[in-house]
Amino acid sequence: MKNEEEILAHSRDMMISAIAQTMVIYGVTPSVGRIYGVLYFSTEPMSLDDIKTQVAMSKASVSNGMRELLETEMVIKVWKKGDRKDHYVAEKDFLKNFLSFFIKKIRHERNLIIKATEQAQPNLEKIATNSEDKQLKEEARKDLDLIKESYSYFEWTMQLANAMESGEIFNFIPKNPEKKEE
Amino acid sequence: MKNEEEILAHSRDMMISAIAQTMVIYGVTPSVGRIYGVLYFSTEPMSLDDIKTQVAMSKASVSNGMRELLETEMVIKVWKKGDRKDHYVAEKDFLKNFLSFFIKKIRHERNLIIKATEQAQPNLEKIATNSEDKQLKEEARKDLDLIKESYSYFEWTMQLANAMESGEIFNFIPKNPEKKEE
DNA sequence: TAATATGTATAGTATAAATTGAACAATTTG
DNA sequence: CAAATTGTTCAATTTATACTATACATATTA
Repeated sequence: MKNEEEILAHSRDMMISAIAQTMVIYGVTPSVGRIYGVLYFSTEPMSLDDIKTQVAMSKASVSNGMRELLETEMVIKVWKKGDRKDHYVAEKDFLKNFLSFFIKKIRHERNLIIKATEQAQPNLEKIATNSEDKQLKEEARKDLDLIKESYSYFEWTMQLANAMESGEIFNFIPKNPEKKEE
Repeated sequence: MKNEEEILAHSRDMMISAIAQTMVIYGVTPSVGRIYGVLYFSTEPMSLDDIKTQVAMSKASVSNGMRELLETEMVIKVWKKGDRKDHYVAEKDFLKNFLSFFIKKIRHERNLIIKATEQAQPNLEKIATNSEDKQLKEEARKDLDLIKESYSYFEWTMQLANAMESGEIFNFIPKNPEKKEE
């Protein structure tokens, strides 16, 4: 039978592993997810070396992983006076993390398609209106229809992203059904 | 100066590439994304061999990619009478694809955490209430607080997923601002 | 039932990604 | 200013993933 300390450590490890796995959904490696998980359960800001020993990875890997987490704002850097080392704390608000991730992806998706259509659409328009080849004309017209349909999709997702960014979404789905302030 | 046929092909390739890139966001390889892109712009159902030549990949790769697309319901299989080959058509409704992908991921995320907390929570509760070690007791209590906070997050995301599944979300963000039936 | 066609599974190869150790730059301390 | 500390970059390695060619199973036709 394990002692309490071991049980606590084991329980926390399970949670950290689960968090690491969920973060894979959001496009980071399990290792980076573990870094976040460790920080998530830490009551104190941690240094690179602290984390390095906890996750048993090289300093280089932790450094790279940390940059990734900083870029996505899942982790922030803090100063601890009297210590030369950088320290890091996890952004523990899952909802905040989720929303900012989501918004970023949605906008990225849209940009990719918009950039392509900006190039393609004028050419298709030209063929669809001016071509003397019936066949080509028809094909171009169909492609244009698809592009136009996709615009209405992006309109929708952008509205969702905007509602998420502004917080308007919480009018539709309230943040905390019963208790608590923001 | 290119002729119209080349311009059309080039325009479509650009769109297909863009679609393939966006699908990377949703966790498939660019190759699989290209398969979908090709199907997306095809007016006719296509066979494995049709696609194979269009995307210049091995039959095995197309077959694997197709399974992936079928599993996520981004592509459906159709029968074409008089032809032994299977044929495939793309689900062209981006919004539908997006929503079903999203719902799946959100539920998956929740399941991962719930499964871990089901194991961890009882142990933590025990320590948090019964332990004689003040230090451990406090740590367990803090971990439990984090877990409880995460539940409110999942409550929120599940509500969002449910609203997406039921279509209720369209009361908040209408599908087509001006025109068209479903 | 033999011959052909179609799609899938398997195993090997090629490609890409993650991880590390060591060198480096920047900063701080004595 | 030398020595030490910290974090990052880079090349090399390991590991994982995607892809292909081949063999296989299944179904279809004659």
